[in-house]
Amino acid sequence: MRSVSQQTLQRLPLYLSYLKSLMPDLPPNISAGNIAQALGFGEVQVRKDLAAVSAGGRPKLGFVTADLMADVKHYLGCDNIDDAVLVGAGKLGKALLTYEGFFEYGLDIVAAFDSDPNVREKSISGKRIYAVEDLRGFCMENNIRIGIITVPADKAQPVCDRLVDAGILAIWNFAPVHLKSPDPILIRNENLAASLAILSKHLVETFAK
Amino acid sequence: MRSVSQQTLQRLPLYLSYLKSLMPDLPPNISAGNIAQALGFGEVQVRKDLAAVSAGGRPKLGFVTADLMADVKHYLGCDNIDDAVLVGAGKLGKALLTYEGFFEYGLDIVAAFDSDPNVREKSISGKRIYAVEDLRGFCMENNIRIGIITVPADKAQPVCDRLVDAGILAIWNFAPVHLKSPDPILIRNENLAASLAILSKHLVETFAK
DNA sequence: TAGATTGTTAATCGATTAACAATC
DNA sequence: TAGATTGTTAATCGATTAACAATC
Repeated sequence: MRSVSQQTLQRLPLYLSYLKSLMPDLPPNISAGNIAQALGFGEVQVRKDLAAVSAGGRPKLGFVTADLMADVKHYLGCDNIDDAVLVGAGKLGKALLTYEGFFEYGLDIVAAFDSDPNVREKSISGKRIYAVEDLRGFCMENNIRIGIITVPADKAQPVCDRLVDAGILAIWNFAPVHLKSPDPILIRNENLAASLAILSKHLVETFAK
Repeated sequence: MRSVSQQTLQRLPLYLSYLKSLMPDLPPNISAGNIAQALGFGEVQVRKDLAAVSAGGRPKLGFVTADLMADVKHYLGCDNIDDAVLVGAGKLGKALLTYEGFFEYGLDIVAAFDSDPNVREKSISGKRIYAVEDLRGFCMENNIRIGIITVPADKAQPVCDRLVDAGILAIWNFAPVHLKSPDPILIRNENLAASLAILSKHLVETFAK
Protein backbone atom coordinates (compact mmCIF):
# COMPACT_ATOMS: atom_id res chain seq x y z
CA MET A 1 0.00 0.00 0.00
CA ARG A 2 1.38 3.41 -0.90
CA SER A 3 0.41 7.01 -1.01
CA VAL A 4 -2.78 7.96 -2.75
CA SER A 5 -3.17 11.02 -4.94
CA GLN A 6 -6.06 13.46 -4.81
CA GLN A 7 -7.47 12.05 -8.04
CA THR A 8 -7.22 8.49 -6.86
CA LEU A 9 -9.02 9.44 -3.67
CA GLN A 10 -11.82 10.94 -5.76
CA ARG A 11 -12.16 7.73 -7.73
CA LEU A 12 -12.12 5.31 -4.80
CA PRO A 13 -15.73 5.95 -3.80
CA LEU A 14 -16.73 5.26 -7.40
CA TYR A 15 -15.07 1.87 -7.32
CA LEU A 16 -16.79 1.10 -4.04
CA SER A 17 -20.10 2.28 -5.38
CA TYR A 18 -19.70 0.13 -8.47
CA LEU A 19 -18.77 -2.94 -6.46
CA LYS A 20 -21.79 -2.42 -4.26
CA SER A 21 -23.98 -2.17 -7.33
CA LEU A 22 -23.01 -5.75 -8.18
CA MET A 23 -24.63 -7.02 -5.02
CA PRO A 24 -26.31 -9.27 -4.15
CA ASP A 25 -24.77 -11.45 -6.89
CA LEU A 26 -21.22 -10.47 -6.15
CA PRO A 27 -18.86 -12.41 -8.42
CA PRO A 28 -16.08 -14.11 -6.43
CA ASN A 29 -13.39 -12.38 -8.50
CA ILE A 30 -13.16 -9.20 -10.50
CA SER A 31 -10.39 -7.77 -12.65
CA ALA A 32 -9.21 -4.21 -13.00
CA GLY A 33 -10.21 -4.51 -16.66
CA ASN A 34 -13.82 -5.31 -15.74
CA ILE A 35 -14.09 -2.33 -13.47
CA ALA A 36 -12.38 -0.03 -15.93
CA GLN A 37 -14.81 -1.00 -18.66
CA ALA A 38 -17.85 -0.56 -16.44
CA LEU A 39 -16.80 2.88 -15.29
CA GLY A 40 -15.22 4.03 -18.52
CA PHE A 41 -11.75 4.46 -17.04
CA GLY A 42 -8.39 3.26 -18.30
CA GLU A 43 -7.46 -0.24 -17.27
CA VAL A 44 -4.01 0.69 -16.00
CA GLN A 45 -5.40 3.57 -14.02
CA VAL A 46 -7.83 1.34 -12.19
CA ARG A 47 -5.13 -1.21 -11.51
CA LYS A 48 -2.87 1.45 -10.09
CA ASP A 49 -5.61 2.93 -7.92
CA LEU A 50 -6.53 -0.46 -6.53
CA ALA A 51 -2.91 -1.42 -5.97
CA ALA A 52 -2.60 1.63 -3.76
CA VAL A 53 -5.28 0.58 -1.28
CA SER A 54 -5.72 -3.17 -1.58
CA ALA A 55 -3.72 -6.18 -0.57
CA GLY A 56 -3.33 -6.96 -4.28
CA GLY A 57 -4.89 -9.23 -6.84
CA ARG A 58 -3.76 -12.45 -8.43
CA PRO A 59 -2.64 -12.72 -12.03
CA LYS A 60 -5.26 -14.45 -14.17
CA LEU A 61 -7.90 -14.30 -11.44
CA GLY A 62 -8.04 -10.63 -10.62
CA PHE A 63 -9.10 -9.41 -7.20
CA VAL A 64 -11.21 -11.24 -4.66
CA THR A 65 -14.26 -9.02 -4.91
CA ALA A 66 -15.28 -9.09 -1.27
CA ASP A 67 -11.74 -8.43 -0.09
CA LEU A 68 -11.38 -5.57 -2.54
CA MET A 69 -14.58 -3.98 -1.27
CA ALA A 70 -13.41 -4.35 2.29
CA ASP A 71 -10.03 -2.82 1.46
CA VAL A 72 -11.51 0.21 -0.29
CA LYS A 73 -14.04 0.68 2.50
CA HIS A 74 -11.32 0.43 5.05
CA TYR A 75 -9.12 2.92 3.28
CA LEU A 76 -11.97 5.40 3.01
CA GLY A 77 -12.56 5.06 6.72
CA CYS A 78 -16.05 3.61 6.32
CA ASP A 79 -15.23 1.32 9.21
CA ASN A 80 -15.06 3.88 11.96
CA ILE A 81 -18.43 5.57 12.02
CA ASP A 82 -18.33 9.31 12.57
CA ASP A 83 -21.19 11.05 14.29
CA ALA A 84 -22.46 14.24 12.70
CA VAL A 85 -25.04 16.91 13.37
CA LEU A 86 -27.15 18.69 10.81
CA VAL A 87 -28.35 22.28 11.07
CA GLY A 88 -31.40 23.30 9.07
CA ALA A 89 -34.25 20.81 8.92
CA GLY A 90 -35.78 22.15 5.73
CA LYS A 91 -36.45 20.01 2.69
CA LEU A 92 -32.80 19.41 1.90
CA GLY A 93 -31.98 18.77 5.54
CA LYS A 94 -34.79 16.26 5.82
CA ALA A 95 -33.65 14.61 2.63
CA LEU A 96 -30.17 14.13 4.03
CA LEU A 97 -31.53 12.86 7.33
CA THR A 98 -33.30 10.09 5.47
CA TYR A 99 -30.73 9.58 2.71
CA GLU A 100 -29.83 5.93 2.31
CA GLY A 101 -26.22 5.03 2.38
CA PHE A 102 -24.51 7.60 4.61
CA PHE A 103 -24.10 5.02 7.29
CA GLU A 104 -22.52 2.67 4.77
CA TYR A 105 -19.87 5.29 4.15
CA GLY A 106 -19.16 5.86 7.79
CA LEU A 107 -21.40 8.80 8.65
CA ASP A 108 -24.17 8.80 11.19
CA ILE A 109 -26.25 11.95 11.50
CA VAL A 110 -27.25 11.67 15.12
CA ALA A 111 -29.30 14.84 15.53
CA ALA A 112 -30.66 17.85 13.70
CA PHE A 113 -31.10 21.45 14.77
CA ASP A 114 -33.51 24.10 13.57
CA SER A 115 -34.49 27.59 14.62
CA ASP A 116 -38.17 26.99 13.89
CA PRO A 117 -39.94 25.57 16.97
CA ASN A 118 -42.67 24.04 14.80
CA VAL A 119 -40.23 21.76 13.03
CA ARG A 120 -38.85 20.53 16.32
CA GLU A 121 -41.89 18.58 17.31
CA LYS A 122 -41.38 15.72 14.93
CA SER A 123 -38.35 13.56 14.56
CA ILE A 124 -37.15 12.49 11.13
CA SER A 125 -36.37 8.82 10.62
CA GLY A 126 -35.70 8.41 14.30
CA LYS A 127 -33.54 11.51 14.64
CA ARG A 128 -34.62 14.26 17.00
CA ILE A 129 -34.66 17.90 16.01
CA TYR A 130 -33.41 20.33 18.66
CA ALA A 131 -33.23 24.09 19.10
CA VAL A 132 -30.14 25.73 17.66
CA GLU A 133 -29.38 27.01 21.17
CA ASP A 134 -28.69 23.45 22.24
CA LEU A 135 -26.12 22.88 19.50
CA ARG A 136 -23.03 23.69 21.50
CA GLY A 137 -24.01 21.61 24.51
CA PHE A 138 -24.95 18.64 22.38
CA CYS A 139 -21.76 18.66 20.33
CA MET A 140 -19.52 19.09 23.35
CA GLU A 141 -21.27 16.37 25.27
CA ASN A 142 -21.29 13.88 22.41
CA ASN A 143 -17.90 14.83 21.03
CA ILE A 144 -19.23 15.53 17.54
CA ARG A 145 -16.67 16.43 14.88
CA ILE A 146 -18.71 16.80 11.69
CA GLY A 147 -21.40 19.39 11.01
CA ILE A 148 -23.70 19.63 8.01
CA ILE A 149 -25.20 22.97 7.00
CA THR A 150 -28.50 22.96 5.15
CA VAL A 151 -29.85 26.39 6.04
CA PRO A 152 -30.60 29.19 3.58
CA ALA A 153 -27.63 31.09 2.20
CA ASP A 154 -27.98 34.12 4.44
CA LYS A 155 -28.02 32.04 7.62
CA ALA A 156 -25.07 29.86 6.72
CA GLN A 157 -22.22 31.97 8.10
CA PRO A 158 -23.67 32.38 11.60
CA VAL A 159 -24.40 28.67 11.69
CA CYS A 160 -20.84 27.96 10.60
CA ASP A 161 -19.54 30.14 13.44
CA ARG A 162 -21.75 28.33 15.90
CA LEU A 163 -20.50 24.96 14.71
CA VAL A 164 -16.88 26.02 15.05
CA ASP A 165 -17.66 27.33 18.50
CA ALA A 166 -19.17 23.96 19.33
CA GLY A 167 -15.89 22.24 18.56
CA ILE A 168 -16.74 20.92 15.11
CA LEU A 169 -13.68 20.14 12.99
CA ALA A 170 -15.20 19.52 9.56
CA ILE A 171 -18.16 21.15 7.86
CA TRP A 172 -20.15 19.96 4.91
CA ASN A 173 -21.84 23.05 3.54
CA PHE A 174 -24.85 22.86 1.21
CA ALA A 175 -25.66 26.56 1.34
CA PRO A 176 -24.63 28.30 -1.87
CA VAL A 177 -22.23 30.67 -0.14
CA HIS A 178 -18.56 30.81 0.55
CA LEU A 179 -17.98 30.30 4.27
CA LYS A 180 -15.18 31.88 6.24
CA SER A 181 -13.73 29.95 9.13
CA PRO A 182 -10.56 29.81 11.20
CA ASP A 183 -7.77 27.87 9.63
CA PRO A 184 -7.84 24.36 11.06
CA ILE A 185 -11.51 23.83 10.16
CA LEU A 186 -12.12 21.70 7.09
CA ILE A 187 -14.91 22.94 4.86
CA ARG A 188 -16.36 21.05 1.95
CA ASN A 189 -18.73 23.06 -0.14
CA GLU A 190 -21.40 21.06 -1.90
CA ASN A 191 -22.70 23.73 -4.21
CA LEU A 192 -25.25 21.76 -6.17
CA ALA A 193 -25.98 24.59 -8.55
CA ALA A 194 -22.30 24.99 -9.34
CA SER A 195 -21.89 21.31 -9.81
CA LEU A 196 -24.73 21.41 -12.24
CA ALA A 197 -23.12 24.17 -14.24
CA ILE A 198 -20.39 21.73 -15.19
CA LEU A 199 -22.91 19.18 -16.43
CA SER A 200 -24.65 21.84 -18.39
CA LYS A 201 -21.37 23.03 -19.90
CA HIS A 202 -20.45 19.51 -20.98
CA LEU A 203 -23.87 19.13 -22.50
CA VAL A 204 -23.47 22.22 -24.59
CA GLU A 205 -20.00 21.19 -25.75
CA THR A 206 -21.00 17.65 -26.58
CA PHE A 207 -24.21 18.30 -28.42
CA ALA A 208 -24.05 21.91 -29.50
CA LYS A 209 -23.13 21.44 -33.13
CA MET B 1 -9.93 33.60 -24.56
CA ARG B 2 -8.39 30.17 -24.80
CA SER B 3 -9.10 26.59 -24.02
CA VAL B 4 -10.10 25.68 -20.51
CA SER B 5 -8.87 22.61 -18.67
CA GLN B 6 -11.01 20.24 -16.66
CA GLN B 7 -9.66 21.65 -13.42
CA THR B 8 -10.25 25.22 -14.45
CA LEU B 9 -13.82 24.31 -15.36
CA GLN B 10 -14.29 22.88 -11.88
CA ARG B 11 -13.05 26.07 -10.30
CA LEU B 12 -15.07 28.51 -12.39
CA PRO B 13 -18.31 27.93 -10.48
CA LEU B 14 -16.41 28.64 -7.28
CA TYR B 15 -15.25 32.00 -8.56
CA LEU B 16 -18.77 32.82 -9.62
CA SER B 17 -20.14 31.70 -6.30
CA TYR B 18 -17.62 33.83 -4.46
CA LEU B 19 -18.34 36.90 -6.56
CA LYS B 20 -22.05 36.42 -5.91
CA SER B 21 -21.37 36.23 -2.20
CA LEU B 22 -20.03 39.79 -2.36
CA MET B 23 -23.40 41.09 -3.42
CA PRO B 24 -25.15 43.38 -2.83
CA ASP B 25 -22.10 45.51 -2.05
CA LEU B 26 -20.18 44.46 -5.09
CA PRO B 27 -16.85 46.33 -5.22
CA PRO B 28 -16.30 47.98 -8.62
CA ASN B 29 -12.99 46.18 -9.11
CA ILE B 30 -11.44 43.00 -7.85
CA SER B 31 -8.00 41.50 -8.33
CA ALA B 32 -6.98 37.92 -8.90
CA GLY B 33 -5.05 38.21 -5.65
CA ASN B 34 -8.18 39.11 -3.68
CA ILE B 35 -10.07 36.14 -5.05
CA ALA B 36 -7.16 33.79 -4.54
CA GLN B 37 -6.86 34.78 -0.90
CA ALA B 38 -10.57 34.44 -0.26
CA LEU B 39 -10.74 30.96 -1.77
CA GLY B 40 -7.34 29.77 -0.65
CA PHE B 41 -6.01 29.27 -4.18
CA GLY B 42 -2.76 30.38 -5.74
CA GLU B 43 -2.76 33.87 -7.15
CA VAL B 44 -1.31 32.89 -10.50
CA GLN B 45 -3.74 30.05 -10.84
CA VAL B 46 -6.71 32.33 -10.39
CA ARG B 47 -5.26 34.83 -12.83
CA LYS B 48 -4.78 32.12 -15.40
CA ASP B 49 -8.27 30.73 -14.92
CA LEU B 50 -9.84 34.14 -15.27
CA ALA B 51 -7.71 35.03 -18.26
CA ALA B 52 -9.15 31.98 -20.00
CA VAL B 53 -12.76 33.11 -19.80
CA SER B 54 -12.77 36.86 -19.32
CA ALA B 55 -12.06 39.84 -21.48
CA GLY B 56 -9.10 40.59 -19.21
CA GLY B 57 -8.29 42.88 -16.33
CA ARG B 58 -6.33 46.06 -16.06
CA PRO B 59 -2.94 46.31 -14.37
CA LYS B 60 -3.19 48.05 -11.02
CA LEU B 61 -7.01 47.98 -11.05
CA GLY B 62 -7.77 44.32 -11.45
CA PHE B 63 -10.98 43.15 -13.05
CA VAL B 64 -14.24 45.02 -13.32
CA THR B 65 -16.22 42.86 -10.93
CA ALA B 66 -19.54 42.99 -12.73
CA ASP B 67 -17.93 42.25 -16.09
CA LEU B 68 -15.98 39.38 -14.63
CA MET B 69 -19.14 37.86 -13.18
CA ALA B 70 -20.87 38.23 -16.50
CA ASP B 71 -17.96 36.62 -18.34
CA VAL B 72 -17.79 33.62 -16.03
CA LYS B 73 -21.56 33.22 -16.15
CA HIS B 74 -21.49 33.43 -19.89
CA TYR B 75 -18.74 30.88 -20.19
CA LEU B 76 -20.57 28.45 -17.93
CA GLY B 77 -23.63 28.83 -20.10
CA CYS B 78 -25.75 30.34 -17.34
CA ASP B 79 -27.18 32.64 -19.96
CA ASN B 80 -29.10 30.09 -21.94
CA ILE B 81 -31.51 28.52 -19.54
CA ASP B 82 -31.94 24.78 -19.96
CA ASP B 83 -35.20 23.11 -19.09
CA ALA B 84 -35.00 19.96 -17.04
CA VAL B 85 -37.35 17.36 -15.61
CA LEU B 86 -37.01 15.63 -12.28
CA VAL B 87 -38.13 12.09 -11.55
CA GLY B 88 -38.86 11.12 -7.97
CA ALA B 89 -40.64 13.70 -5.83
CA GLY B 90 -39.45 12.36 -2.49
CA LYS B 91 -37.66 14.50 0.06
CA LEU B 92 -34.55 14.99 -2.02
CA GLY B 93 -36.58 15.63 -5.16
CA LYS B 94 -38.67 18.23 -3.35
CA ALA B 95 -35.54 19.83 -1.98
CA LEU B 96 -34.11 20.21 -5.46
CA LEU B 97 -37.40 21.54 -6.80
CA THR B 98 -37.22 24.35 -4.27
CA TYR B 99 -33.45 24.77 -4.19
CA GLU B 100 -32.42 28.37 -4.60
CA GLY B 101 -29.97 29.17 -7.27
CA PHE B 102 -30.45 26.59 -10.00
CA PHE B 103 -32.05 29.16 -12.21
CA GLU B 104 -29.09 31.46 -11.62
CA TYR B 105 -26.84 28.76 -13.03
CA GLY B 106 -28.98 28.18 -16.09
CA LEU B 107 -31.23 25.33 -15.04
CA ASP B 108 -34.98 25.42 -14.82
CA ILE B 109 -36.71 22.33 -13.49
CA VAL B 110 -40.01 22.68 -15.29
CA ALA B 111 -41.81 19.58 -14.06
CA ALA B 112 -41.51 16.59 -11.77
CA PHE B 113 -42.69 13.01 -12.17
CA ASP B 114 -43.56 10.43 -9.57
CA SER B 115 -45.08 6.98 -9.53
CA ASP B 116 -47.09 7.67 -6.39
CA PRO B 117 -50.51 9.15 -7.29
CA ASN B 118 -50.82 10.75 -3.83
CA VAL B 119 -47.79 12.96 -4.38
CA ARG B 120 -49.14 14.16 -7.67
CA GLU B 121 -51.92 16.20 -6.23
CA LYS B 122 -49.78 19.04 -4.97
CA SER B 123 -47.36 21.10 -6.92
CA ILE B 124 -44.03 22.10 -5.39
CA SER B 125 -43.02 25.75 -5.66
CA GLY B 126 -45.22 26.15 -8.70
CA LYS B 127 -44.02 23.01 -10.45
CA ARG B 128 -46.54 20.32 -11.27
CA ILE B 129 -45.96 16.66 -10.51
CA TYR B 130 -47.05 14.24 -13.21
CA ALA B 131 -47.34 10.48 -13.59
CA VAL B 132 -44.20 8.75 -14.79
CA GLU B 133 -46.22 7.46 -17.75
CA ASP B 134 -46.43 11.01 -19.05
CA LEU B 135 -42.66 11.49 -19.00
CA ARG B 136 -41.96 10.61 -22.60
CA GLY B 137 -44.75 12.72 -24.01
CA PHE B 138 -43.81 15.72 -21.91
CA CYS B 139 -40.12 15.59 -22.78
CA MET B 140 -40.76 15.12 -26.47
CA GLU B 141 -43.28 17.90 -26.60
CA ASN B 142 -41.16 20.38 -24.63
CA ASN B 143 -37.85 19.31 -26.09
CA ILE B 144 -36.27 18.62 -22.70
CA ARG B 145 -32.61 17.64 -22.67
CA ILE B 146 -31.75 17.28 -19.00
CA GLY B 147 -33.19 14.77 -16.55
CA ILE B 148 -32.64 14.55 -12.81
CA ILE B 149 -33.03 11.25 -11.00
CA THR B 150 -34.00 11.35 -7.32
CA VAL B 151 -35.68 7.97 -6.93
CA PRO B 152 -34.50 5.16 -4.63
CA ALA B 153 -31.49 3.18 -5.79
CA ASP B 154 -33.42 0.18 -7.04
CA LYS B 155 -35.69 2.29 -9.26
CA ALA B 156 -32.94 4.38 -10.80
CA GLN B 157 -31.99 2.20 -13.76
CA PRO B 158 -35.53 1.84 -15.16
CA VAL B 159 -36.01 5.60 -14.74
CA CYS B 160 -32.75 6.19 -16.55
CA ASP B 161 -33.93 3.99 -19.42
CA ARG B 162 -37.18 5.90 -19.58
CA LEU B 163 -35.38 9.22 -19.70
CA VAL B 164 -33.13 8.05 -22.52
CA ASP B 165 -36.20 6.79 -24.33
CA ALA B 166 -37.75 10.22 -23.87
CA GLY B 167 -34.87 11.83 -25.72
CA ILE B 168 -32.95 13.14 -22.72
CA LEU B 169 -29.26 13.82 -23.46
CA ALA B 170 -27.85 14.46 -20.00
CA ILE B 171 -28.72 12.89 -16.67
CA TRP B 172 -27.94 14.11 -13.19
CA ASN B 173 -28.21 11.07 -10.99
CA PHE B 174 -28.62 11.31 -7.21
CA ALA B 175 -29.38 7.65 -6.67
CA PRO B 176 -26.40 5.84 -5.16
CA VAL B 177 -26.05 3.42 -8.06
CA HIS B 178 -23.98 3.20 -11.16
CA LEU B 179 -26.24 3.72 -14.17
CA LYS B 180 -25.77 2.09 -17.52
CA SER B 181 -26.78 4.00 -20.60
CA PRO B 182 -26.07 4.05 -24.32
CA ASP B 183 -22.97 5.92 -25.27
CA PRO B 184 -23.96 9.44 -26.24
CA ILE B 185 -25.83 10.07 -23.00
CA LEU B 186 -23.97 12.19 -20.47
CA ILE B 187 -24.34 10.99 -16.90
CA ARG B 188 -23.19 12.90 -13.86
CA ASN B 189 -23.40 10.94 -10.66
CA GLU B 190 -23.94 12.99 -7.55
CA ASN B 191 -23.24 10.33 -5.00
CA LEU B 192 -23.54 12.34 -1.83
CA ALA B 193 -22.42 9.51 0.38
CA ALA B 194 -19.31 8.99 -1.73
CA SER B 195 -18.58 12.66 -1.74
CA LEU B 196 -18.79 12.62 1.98
CA ALA B 197 -16.33 9.79 2.23
CA ILE B 198 -13.66 12.15 0.92
CA LEU B 199 -14.45 14.74 3.58
CA SER B 200 -14.32 12.09 6.22
CA LYS B 201 -10.98 10.81 4.93
CA HIS B 202 -9.48 14.29 4.97
CA LEU B 203 -10.75 14.74 8.49
CA VAL B 204 -9.03 11.61 9.70
CA GLU B 205 -5.77 12.56 7.98
CA THR B 206 -5.79 16.11 9.26
CA PHE B 207 -6.75 15.51 12.83
CA ALA B 208 -5.92 11.90 13.53
CA LYS B 209 -2.69 12.28 15.42
C1' DT C 1 2.65 -24.46 -21.76
C1' DA C 2 -0.26 -20.47 -23.22
C1' DG C 3 -3.08 -16.89 -21.86
C1' DA C 4 -4.78 -13.66 -18.68
C1' DT C 5 -3.91 -10.41 -15.47
C1' DT C 6 -1.05 -8.30 -12.16
C1' DG C 7 2.44 -4.79 -10.75
C1' DT C 8 6.54 -1.95 -12.06
C1' DT C 9 9.50 1.09 -14.56
C1' DA C 10 10.04 4.64 -17.93
C1' DA C 11 7.90 8.02 -21.13
C1' DT C 12 4.35 11.20 -21.99
C1' DC C 13 1.20 14.37 -21.05
C1' DG C 14 -1.06 18.13 -18.68
C1' DA C 15 -1.48 21.35 -14.95
C1' DT C 16 0.72 24.31 -11.61
C1' DT C 17 4.16 27.37 -10.28
C1' DA C 18 7.94 30.61 -10.77
C1' DA C 19 10.11 34.33 -13.05
C1' DC C 20 9.58 38.24 -15.74
C1' DA C 21 8.17 41.62 -18.99
C1' DA C 22 4.26 44.77 -19.98
C1' DT C 23 1.03 48.25 -18.57
C1' DC C 24 -1.83 51.36 -16.19
C1' DT D 1 7.95 57.86 -11.47
C1' DA D 2 6.93 53.91 -8.36
C1' DG D 3 3.93 50.38 -7.27
C1' DA D 4 0.38 47.22 -8.21
C1' DT D 5 -1.40 44.00 -11.08
C1' DT D 6 -1.83 41.85 -15.39
C1' DG D 7 -0.50 38.28 -18.86
C1' DT D 8 3.22 35.32 -20.86
C1' DT D 9 7.03 32.19 -21.21
C1' DA D 10 9.77 28.65 -19.24
C1' DA D 11 10.54 25.27 -15.45
C1' DT D 12 8.62 22.15 -12.25
C1' DC D 13 5.68 19.06 -10.59
C1' DG D 14 2.36 15.35 -10.59
C1' DA D 15 -0.70 12.17 -12.87
C1' DT D 16 -1.65 9.22 -16.73
C1' DT D 17 -0.29 6.10 -20.11
C1' DA D 18 2.61 2.79 -22.47
C1' DA D 19 5.70 -1.02 -22.43
C1' DC D 20 7.19 -4.93 -20.15
C1' DA D 21 8.47 -8.31 -16.82
C1' DA D 22 6.38 -11.40 -13.29
C1' DT D 23 3.09 -14.81 -11.93
C1' DC D 24 -0.68 -17.86 -11.53
